[in-house]
Amino acid sequence: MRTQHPRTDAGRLFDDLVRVEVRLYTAVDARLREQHGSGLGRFDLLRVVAEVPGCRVSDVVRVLAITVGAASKGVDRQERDGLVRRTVDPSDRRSSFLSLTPEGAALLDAMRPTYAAAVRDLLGGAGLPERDLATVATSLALLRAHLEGGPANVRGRA
Amino acid sequence: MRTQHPRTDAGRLFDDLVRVEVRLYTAVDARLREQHGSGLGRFDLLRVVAEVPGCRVSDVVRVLAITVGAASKGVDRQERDGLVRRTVDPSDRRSSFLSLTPEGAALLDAMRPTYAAAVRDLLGGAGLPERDLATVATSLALLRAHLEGGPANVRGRA
DNA sequence: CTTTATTGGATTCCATGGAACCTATCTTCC
DNA sequence: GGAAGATAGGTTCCATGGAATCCAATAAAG
Repeated sequence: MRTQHPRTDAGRLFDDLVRVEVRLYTAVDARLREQHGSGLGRFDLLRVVAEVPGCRVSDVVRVLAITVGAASKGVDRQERDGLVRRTVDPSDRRSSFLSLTPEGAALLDAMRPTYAAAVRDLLGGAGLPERDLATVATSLALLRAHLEGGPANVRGRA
Repeated sequence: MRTQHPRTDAGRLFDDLVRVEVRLYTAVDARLREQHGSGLGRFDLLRVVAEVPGCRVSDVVRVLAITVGAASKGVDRQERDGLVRRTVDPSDRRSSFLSLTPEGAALLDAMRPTYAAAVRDLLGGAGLPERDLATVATSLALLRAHLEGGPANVRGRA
């Protein structure tokens, strides 16, 4: 009944995952800042707001895997900078709908190709076979779905 | 001359990578805190000090992919808590050798199996085929090596 | 309908990492 | 040998996310 696989060193895989993520995140973030004056944090938040219909803070929490406090404060910052708008949800006055302002939408649209190119360049530079890259992609998607369905994983990094 | 592969959506892959990393990091960190009162940040730092011969701050920077300021402060905290010791490097008085105290070594040893089990449980729970997991592992290792060799990737998350 | 329990998210205090800056020390150049 | 340049890492200011707390609003129970 072994669903675990002693052959792949899970600890090593995880450590590599963390380091790769940090380095990629850093590099992509830097590219976005250079070209748009705004980094990945903002990009991710604007994207969630743009892509989730009827977006609320709890959606930001779920999609970005951060705490509600961080999400609320992140939205605060975008609102303060005129990129996001909060409008009260009439069916539940505890929450608001988040939407992009025209400025927010324009910035997001400008950032998208930069983001895509940065990620592509960084991943492409390693020379991974396409077949392996596809496996990594599907595996990560599966992992993400699995972890999002988990019970108590909605905490952030300490 | 296309070394890039338009078939795998690199942006999507990267987004999944970030979310998976955050959720895994959070869960492993929580497990370590529950059982040892110390989280992943400390574990990672103690591990680097234990495993890099003649470890200095710059080694922490390289291995963990953080800035020198963060590394220095991280070492400060472990030193303050009696887990790490700094001794001046006589051949270069600008730096010190980092070593674990007995308490630091004991804590690290206690945390290792918890870490391994936590990661294994989390990754195993997703039901990825072993073959895919192995591909992910080798790909991440390759990516990590490639990114560590890069020029300006030693920044942290903004 | 009223009371109790739960939920959504805002706020506060805190921890940690980044950028910029700084200083002691080492290396290179002339 | 001394001056200029480079390096190792410590410090300060700042940004951001987490945990805990809080409160308004909603849902559930009786």
